[in-house]
Amino acid sequence: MRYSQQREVIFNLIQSTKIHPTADWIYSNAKTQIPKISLGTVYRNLKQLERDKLITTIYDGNIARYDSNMEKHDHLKCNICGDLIDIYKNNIDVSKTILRDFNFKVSDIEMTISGTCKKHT
Amino acid sequence: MRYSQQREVIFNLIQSTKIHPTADWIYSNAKTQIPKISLGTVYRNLKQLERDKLITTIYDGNIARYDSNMEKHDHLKCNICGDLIDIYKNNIDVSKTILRDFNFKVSDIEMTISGTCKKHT
DNA sequence: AAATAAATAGTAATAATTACTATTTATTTT
DNA sequence: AAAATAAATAGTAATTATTACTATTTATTT
Repeated sequence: MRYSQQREVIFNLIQSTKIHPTADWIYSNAKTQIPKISLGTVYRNLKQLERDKLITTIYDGNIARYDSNMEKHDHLKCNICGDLIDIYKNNIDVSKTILRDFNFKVSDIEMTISGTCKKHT
Repeated sequence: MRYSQQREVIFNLIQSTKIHPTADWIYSNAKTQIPKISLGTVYRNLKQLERDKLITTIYDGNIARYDSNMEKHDHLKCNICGDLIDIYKNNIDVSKTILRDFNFKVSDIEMTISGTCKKHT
């Protein structure tokens, strides 16, 4: 992957914030540094950075957000402000500790477990 | 909510399958019964059925799927075929039991916990 | 049977994302 | 350092999922 200023700006922006930004947020913020940057460039680089395991994509409902925190972690999503808060867990007894540790009132836990199903063994 | 044949067909289709269909799948299958049904009608009814707690929306990556199973449950997503398999759990020791109970090799667990964050207390 | 309001079909609009192409630019080779 | 090469870009068009709009149809009430 050849160096490009655009990709550096994009990656730095993602690293600079905890908000798990959308492509659009990244685009408009990148424009302050590179006014002629195009949205296609943002998307292309996001995919590339993901392929190279420098960022991951978080699907928040049906919208993609990006995260440069590659440590295995999950998120608390606030129903009111929409914030995604990072959490680290092991094999937890989820709901209990969340309130204690984050003062976050859990209303729903959604879990997607990926892997390989029995049809492919 | 006034009765309509379209909504009944849509709801029946969702109930008839385990594949957690997309709006598009519902649309093309509904057309075999009501050739003139429009995609807008499908989307409008999906929202309405969700509002009335008759179905729920599952976001599979960035695409919406619909489920008429209103019991609280999660899903195993196969990386190979994309199947979403229903699972019921309590406060589990997840990864361990999945292999035993479903012969499903877990590669990743993603969890989204929703609720209200401390900013709103 | 007539009135009425909700639901529809069909079409246009929007939002997020991807594809395409001529031009630019980082890196390699000379 | 200049020329060659291929990756990356800007800008635009295309695609996909979804929502909005409107005149017409239809379930339900009167």
